[in-house]
Amino acid sequence: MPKQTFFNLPSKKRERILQAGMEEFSAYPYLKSSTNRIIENADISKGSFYQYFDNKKDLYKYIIKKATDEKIEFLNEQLVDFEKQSFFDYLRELFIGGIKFKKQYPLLSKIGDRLLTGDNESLKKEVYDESRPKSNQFFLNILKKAAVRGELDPEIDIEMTAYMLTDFSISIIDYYFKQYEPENNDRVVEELEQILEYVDKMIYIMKNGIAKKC
Amino acid sequence: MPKQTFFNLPSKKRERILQAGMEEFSAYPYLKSSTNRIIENADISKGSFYQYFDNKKDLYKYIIKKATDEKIEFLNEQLVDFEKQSFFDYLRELFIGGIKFKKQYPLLSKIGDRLLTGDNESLKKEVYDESRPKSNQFFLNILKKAAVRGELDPEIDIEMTAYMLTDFSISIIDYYFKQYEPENNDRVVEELEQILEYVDKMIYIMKNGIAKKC
Amino acid sequence: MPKQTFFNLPSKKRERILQAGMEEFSAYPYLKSSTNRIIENADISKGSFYQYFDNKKDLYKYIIKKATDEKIEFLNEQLVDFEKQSFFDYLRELFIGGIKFKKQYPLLSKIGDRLLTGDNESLKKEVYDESRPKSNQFFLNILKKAAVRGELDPEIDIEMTAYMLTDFSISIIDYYFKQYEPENNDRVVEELEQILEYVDKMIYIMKNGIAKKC
Amino acid sequence: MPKQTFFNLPSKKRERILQAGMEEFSAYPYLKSSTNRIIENADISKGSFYQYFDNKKDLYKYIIKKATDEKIEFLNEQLVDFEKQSFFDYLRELFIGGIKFKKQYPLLSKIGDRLLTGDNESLKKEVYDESRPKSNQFFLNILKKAAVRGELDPEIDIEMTAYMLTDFSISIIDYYFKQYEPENNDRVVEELEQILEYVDKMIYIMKNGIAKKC
DNA sequence: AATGAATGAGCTTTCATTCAT
DNA sequence: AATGAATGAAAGCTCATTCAT
Repeated sequence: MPKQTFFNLPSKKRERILQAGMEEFSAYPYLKSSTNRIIENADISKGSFYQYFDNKKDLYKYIIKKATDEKIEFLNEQLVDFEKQSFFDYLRELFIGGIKFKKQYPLLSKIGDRLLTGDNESLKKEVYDESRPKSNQFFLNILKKAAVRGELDPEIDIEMTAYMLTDFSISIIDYYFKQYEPENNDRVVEELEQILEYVDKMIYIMKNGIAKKC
Repeated sequence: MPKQTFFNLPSKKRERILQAGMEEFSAYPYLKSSTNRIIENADISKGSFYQYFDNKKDLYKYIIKKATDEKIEFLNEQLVDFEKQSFFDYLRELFIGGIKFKKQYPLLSKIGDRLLTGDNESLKKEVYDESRPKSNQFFLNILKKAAVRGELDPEIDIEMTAYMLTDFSISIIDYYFKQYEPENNDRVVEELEQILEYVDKMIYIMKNGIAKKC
Repeated sequence: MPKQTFFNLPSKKRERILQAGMEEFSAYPYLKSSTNRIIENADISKGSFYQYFDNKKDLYKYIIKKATDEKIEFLNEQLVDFEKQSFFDYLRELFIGGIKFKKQYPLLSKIGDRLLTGDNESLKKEVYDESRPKSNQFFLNILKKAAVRGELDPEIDIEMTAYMLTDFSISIIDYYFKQYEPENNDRVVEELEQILEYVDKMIYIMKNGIAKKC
Repeated sequence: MPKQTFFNLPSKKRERILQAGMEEFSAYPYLKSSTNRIIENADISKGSFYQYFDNKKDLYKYIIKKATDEKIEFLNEQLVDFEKQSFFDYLRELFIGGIKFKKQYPLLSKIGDRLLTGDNESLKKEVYDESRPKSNQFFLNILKKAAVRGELDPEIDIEMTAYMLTDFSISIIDYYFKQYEPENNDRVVEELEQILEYVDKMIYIMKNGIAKKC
């Protein structure tokens, strides 16, 4: 966690530093990210940086945390209450929300992706093991509720499904951007339609599997 | 690709170098891996290294390629011909083979994992985009064949399913090792049983989805 | 010397600062000691520190001085008047007192030891040359008195002897702690006996030298 | 220990580096010594330094070792065989040798002094605990031989005496330089005479103690 | 009197790569 | 083909002290 000194800073400066950090961590993998560049872009002195943060990792973890919180907040705003709709409708909204978030906050998303697919294993453990379980737990929760409501096949292993969904929720969004937005896509009109169509295909698979129904 | 000089080397020396490389790349993330350590462990001179390889990445990519090939070969040995069984039985064997491979070649697997979860995006693109499509293509192929055989729900998007399966085939193996082998597991007897049970749960989900059947 | 502001401080705060300083200087060599840690432990602000002291050295020298004074006071309390006993008995008590002081005030002793064996030569000169002469002068004084009383061999060079005794009085105490108290010694009973025996051996050598008597 | 690369260097360059190191370590306490200055004065690149040595300490320890060896060699050249003279004559020569060495190799001496009176405790332990026992053992050896020859008072504790002599041999040389050579002394003529006179006073005390003979 | 943010030169060490031999 | 010394930019981080408030 940043030191108190950081939070005492005028918010403008604080934002400048966070911005510089976010740019750095989204542009470079953690191991190649440079405090030097960060302080340069934030226009603060080396000494100051270490007055605010214990070290590079301190800032990094803080930004990761902010990104996560931001995403959760974003999703919460988008999502209709779980109780008020079917499990698969909720899942649908969740994926749509994920895609929208990545569209709206590409920087934050990039940092998050770097982490989730991050190469620094020990660091990943440190940060990610705090966040993967969170995501996992989230899916576990709604799966359990859905099971109670009788929406799920009683045969399936719920824990395993939660794990699958966690991975899924990342890779499926990746796939969307690879498939449908390889270049900067300016056709805003068809966009939502496209997302919906895509997500629905996905949900269909989750729901029914891929085997032929007899 | 390594230079011709590398392939002219006596095979013993060549193996020594590859072994040193594999140990390094499985022990450290690419960005932290050190050519110094590699040449030290391989007992060659610095100059020689650059006479065999363009640079660190050259060796890295070569080792990744070898690991991939090794895995494919391993799977081919294990797998019954696709034509001789149902798609889902084949998939089942594939996952079992994946788990067995990771058990048998932990070093190679570790390198592969590092790559797939690798933080160096540009490198990842360079290497992985050569290998992901391979894996993707593989699933696409068998999915198409399965579709022709009428084993798949005609509603599903086959491309998307191939993508999902690719991701799946990695994360699902991870989950196995997290869930069932947190510590060194000495109970060899029940092992195969365990793998089978696990894989079957997984296949069930892929096949039928998670929604309640009516 | 600390500034007047320091002496104007409520004694509680003053003590807190001195305590923090003593802990720091006994825990770290001067060059590694940190004003940051000191102000943190003393719970004062950075600015305040420099309102009380010119710089780190200022506090350091002041603490050294206090330690020295404390030791002198301690010894004075322990020592029977020089006039009332023989020189060698006095010396004996002095050494015993030295051992006891180190036992009782390990913190202060440690600072003193760091100084005497201190690596920062210019600092040492600055501080120690104020205190070594003091110690030296002390021995010179009693040696002179002893000479007058006819207790000393008239052949010896009294200045040199004073110098020797100064060094001696430190190293001999070190040796005691190395030899007799390598670990935490709980045998309190035999302790005094042990000290006495040890000191007596030492005094014997000072008195008679090491050559065989004819 | 320096790496092989260092010993492969042309002796001229090797000497340049050692010289730069010696100058640095004699001019600054270890903690304040700077590899930057060393490489600058040695006119080598930063990278090269770390090709030759593991780190700063590596060079430091090597120089200390060289200084010690040099001193031992110097003394061996000066000293008449212990068997061929009395213990006290031998001691006399030893002290004279010590003074001469310091005169001839002031740089090496300074480094040695810094160490023996060195402030970096852990470093001191590492280096000094290899060398103090050496010196201690040396005195212990000759004391034991002298005891066998009947030159010593059987009352004295030989171990303690060895410890005392070790300290002594340092502080007594210090005293000489403080007392007799406060400034650069050019009067070479009287010099030897002076040393002899000084050492003899010292030996007298060691031999006979300071108490009045009855 | 008290504060604490700001400073920036300095530190040691790492590294992949080059190139003369 | 083989060598291994040389490179130097860049890294993360520490620190005592200053000074505006």
